Amino acid sequence: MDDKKVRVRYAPSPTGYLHIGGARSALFNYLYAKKFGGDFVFRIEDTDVERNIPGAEESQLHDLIWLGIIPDESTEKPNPKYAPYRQMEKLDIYHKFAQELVSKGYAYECYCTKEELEEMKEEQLRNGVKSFKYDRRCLSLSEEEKEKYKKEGRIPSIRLKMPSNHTLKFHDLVRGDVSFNSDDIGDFVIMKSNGIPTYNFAVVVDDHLMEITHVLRGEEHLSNTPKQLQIYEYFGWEPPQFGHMTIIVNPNGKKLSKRDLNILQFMSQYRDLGYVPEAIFNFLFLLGYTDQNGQEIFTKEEAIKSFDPKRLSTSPAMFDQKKLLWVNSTYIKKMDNETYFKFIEPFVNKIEFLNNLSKERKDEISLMFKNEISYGAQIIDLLNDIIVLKTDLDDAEKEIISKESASKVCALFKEKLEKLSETNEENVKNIFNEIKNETELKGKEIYMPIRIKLTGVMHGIEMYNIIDILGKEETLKRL
RNA sequence: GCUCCGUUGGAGAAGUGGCUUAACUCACUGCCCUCUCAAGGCAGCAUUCACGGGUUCGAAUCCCGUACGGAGUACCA
Repeated sequence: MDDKKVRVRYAPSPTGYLHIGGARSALFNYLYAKKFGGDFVFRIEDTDVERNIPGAEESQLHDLIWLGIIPDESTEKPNPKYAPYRQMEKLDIYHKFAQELVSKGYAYECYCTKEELEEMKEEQLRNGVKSFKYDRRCLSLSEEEKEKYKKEGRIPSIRLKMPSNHTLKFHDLVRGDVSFNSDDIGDFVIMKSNGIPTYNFAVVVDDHLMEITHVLRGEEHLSNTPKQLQIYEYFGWEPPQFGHMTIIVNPNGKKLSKRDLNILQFMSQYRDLGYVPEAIFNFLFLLGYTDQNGQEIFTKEEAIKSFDPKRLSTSPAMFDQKKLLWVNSTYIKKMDNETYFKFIEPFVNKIEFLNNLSKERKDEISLMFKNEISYGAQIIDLLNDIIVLKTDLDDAEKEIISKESASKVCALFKEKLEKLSETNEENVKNIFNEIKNETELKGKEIYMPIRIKLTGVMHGIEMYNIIDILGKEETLKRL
């Protein structure tokens, strides 16, 4: 077993786009594979045909690749030995295995209708039982009864027959020994009446056939594990090693829900806002994992090197958007200028005011904001704060420009600026120094009125940069 | 309800019986720099590890209870 090549997987259902939870789960599996020289497989669990949405599979895969989590095998890069990589393409295989369990007496046909099941559930509820367990009424159906049901048009599902008082235990990669009793688990459906396997059955078959050795998944799957273990046992297959990571919670301590609009969930949203894939990779890594030495900024290689599944947290991690912002901004600051220009270009291009400028000029302006922004799209707001003059001043702002010294400063500045041939950093700084000497006013009394005249706000980037962006003509107009 | 998992500061956490007067990072606060914002630099921020018992010379660390939080409890994945 030890010499078996490590194979891990990320197996989303194509019911939505790649979101934080999925990406993190993929990330840790990827790290595991790379840490131990194994392969990372991308496979699709599309058995819930009602909820599948077109395009989800592709975007899941491509967002993953964007993040740098690159599968060794995938729906687009299948290894013939393990294909197909979509569950709906291997229905016959599940069918065959399910029949095998039936013939061995480990599973049985269930002819109950949805309504009957519903009724059963309600009755159990009335009797104070809140966790529904199938009452096994179809367990020992005679052939005649089955025929009768079939004539009624009923199509059976297949349920796994759970043994009684059987301990299902496993060693969890992150939580240690965990055990369940089979009595607490009802006979669950493995093949739906529409001929499609349920998740718990399909994963087992897939993981076995694909020779998956380790499964790192969310805590929400912890209670699925004994069910799957029982299937492995019936088949006589060796189960992979499981590891259950904590869920990610929102600031209210609740599981991050896809409907939680307060938090951006999808990778595509982050991409659109100008988050750096390496930064998200890094941030995701921090979500429930701490490095031995407390390191927090990692390249992919460093993350692989640091990764140790035993150090995965056992208590839920809150999704901290401020920390993401911080991580992202450190990645932006770290970029060399060429990389930064390429990164920021699409956002700068959205600003009409700059449309006619040369690439070099746009780069120059972009650079003024490199230390200022936490994500790409932020530059749009910051630039607009300068370009679009705010006219509805608040009291504090009004007070500053209404001072006698203010109008004096503005007039003086205007006069000096007009004479300037070039409004570069040095020249503009000189003007300010001259005004300082001539008027003996404090820096604040000089800069603030001009700042407010030029932008309408009391904060922002360096004055000479503002003037540089606006240009001499526009600057004079605003004074 | 039942099953399973968890509980160290606002957040992520380090910590695996004495070196912990609890590391580090984000956030926050203050100071420096500075016209301002940001960046950067410096400093502050848990006398205490949910609570109650126990084991021990010694416990955040081991054991037992209680409380609280979470996940699951589907012919969803």
